[in-house]
Amino acid sequence: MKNIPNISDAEWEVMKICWLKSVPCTANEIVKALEEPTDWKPNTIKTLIGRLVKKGALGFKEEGRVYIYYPLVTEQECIQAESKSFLTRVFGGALKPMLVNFLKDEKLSQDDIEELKRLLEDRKE
Amino acid sequence: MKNIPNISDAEWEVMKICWLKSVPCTANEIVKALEEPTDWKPNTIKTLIGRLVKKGALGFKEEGRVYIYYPLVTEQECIQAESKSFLTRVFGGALKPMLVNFLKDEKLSQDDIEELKRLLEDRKE
DNA sequence: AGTAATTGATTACAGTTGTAGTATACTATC
DNA sequence: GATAGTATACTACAACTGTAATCAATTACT
Repeated sequence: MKNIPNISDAEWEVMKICWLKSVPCTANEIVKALEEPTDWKPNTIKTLIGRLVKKGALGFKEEGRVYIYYPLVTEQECIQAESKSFLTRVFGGALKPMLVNFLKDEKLSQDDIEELKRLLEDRKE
Repeated sequence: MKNIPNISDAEWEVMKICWLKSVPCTANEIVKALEEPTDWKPNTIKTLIGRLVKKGALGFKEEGRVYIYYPLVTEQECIQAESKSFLTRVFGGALKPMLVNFLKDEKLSQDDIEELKRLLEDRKE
């Protein structure tokens, strides 16, 4: 199985943009997408992109005088990897206590609860 | 609300020991408890303890010529803080998608599923 | 052609983390 | 009292992070 590089908080934001866009995108498009919500300077975002490339999370090809970036790892893979590391660190790897903890969260609506219940229902037998 | 310091992976292991023991413990007790499962050198563990003290996660009092350490933050608080940061980073703060992701995990036993369902049941209305 | 703007590359710099070694101070033993 | 063992404190150092500034190469405009 491919091994997923560690992706830091800030880098994760960049990845999210790349995953969102179905099409590979230029550094500038990424910068544009992140400048508003994050207040990061363009250089900061370029640095993050560079680090992601070095880590093997993003690939790129030259298109004329610009680079076009695209993810080399899928969002699912990264979510799985992050989830596992979180689970291990905080809950010693035990899935159920973690779920119990989150299912108690007040922010779940009745609808959410219904849906989650259905999901569990489907898993039975 | 008290603000919970950031606790790194390695530090978390130290905290877990302190939370486990109901009684404040000496550096040596912590070292003993961690040496076997982690292969960390005593000095490494001392460093982690020192950092946790500086961060305000552990307190200590001198007892004769030794220090007795005890947690200044509860496991629950830290779990909440970590969970929130994980949720924000990986799932953009959306609780339900996160739960959906984990509820799909194959490692859940039928019993677990039953229990989780009951938990949700109790949350209804 | 010279100058300005753009794009990617390199460098910066402090704080955190993992992983210890060394120094210092105190205690207990010979 | 000198010496050896302990406990804590200080120092080390590289990798990773957050956050950029500067440099260099290429393109575009005047």
